[in-house]
Amino acid sequence: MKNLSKLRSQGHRITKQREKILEALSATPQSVGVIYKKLNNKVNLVSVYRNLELLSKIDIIRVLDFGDGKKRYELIDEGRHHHHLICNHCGSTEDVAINEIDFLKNLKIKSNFLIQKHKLEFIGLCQYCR
Amino acid sequence: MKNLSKLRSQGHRITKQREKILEALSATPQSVGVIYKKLNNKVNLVSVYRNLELLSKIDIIRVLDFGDGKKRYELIDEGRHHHHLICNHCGSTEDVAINEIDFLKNLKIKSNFLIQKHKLEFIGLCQYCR
DNA sequence: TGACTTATTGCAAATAATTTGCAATAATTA
DNA sequence: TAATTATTGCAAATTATTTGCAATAAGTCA
Repeated sequence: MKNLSKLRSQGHRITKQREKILEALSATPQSVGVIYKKLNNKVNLVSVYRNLELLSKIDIIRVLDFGDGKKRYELIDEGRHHHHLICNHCGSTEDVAINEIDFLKNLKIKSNFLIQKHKLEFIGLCQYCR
Repeated sequence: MKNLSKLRSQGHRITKQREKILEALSATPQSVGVIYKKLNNKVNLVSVYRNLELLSKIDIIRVLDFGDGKKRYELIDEGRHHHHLICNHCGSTEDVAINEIDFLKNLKIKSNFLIQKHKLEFIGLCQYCR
């Protein structure tokens, strides 16, 4: 419900399609294809694309890019920033919690670059595929 | 020349197209479009794609994905593993050297996941755009 | 060197993911 | 409830990338 009211408060309408899309989303990254399939023709593919774009723009979901040509989307779990362990074999993902502060401190970046966000993805084999 | 002999030693032919593509590449990540344009119609776009694929397969170049829908390629500078600072505004990239060992040690990963490679990208504003 | 074998090229066309134009529809507001 | 306009769904376009196939050229060997 939190997400619906966030939509509302930002001036967007609450439609059946948006409710369904939000139900289909989870804290695990999913491709548009997977999300669309879950919706079982209840929502048009174009609307899925448009709404994922909107939802990520207002920070209800996060966009991930594992480098295989399709984006993935996951619900933002407030305050719990994590990264992913992506299995090269079965494609499953697992979260890694990171101490953000230590992490960045460890980088010792001396550049004038302003970091707005960063992406950290590990590619390899999960416990079942190795 | 090092790269040409690597091609040769792995059983691949040295063609004019491959020489030109290698000349167009640099240690800075470039998209296929940029590389192709540099070649000034001397090499067909399809050949550019096929050769970038080959070159990355035999570890002469590295594939980067900044999440904007197109891959980027850069020459692998032996032994110098680095990550990128990608400007959200002008698209320029800057390298960050990282102490790999400390970095991974800092993560304290207790999972059974076998890390084969990882991606770390910072998105933000470079010193000129901020 | 010249003929031979086969990897490589370039063209045309196919795919796959994502985006856009537009008229019909439905969520909010008054 | 009617009016307004954001949102939807369809068709078609776009963008990045891939594939099939015949022509070409790189490397090999007599």
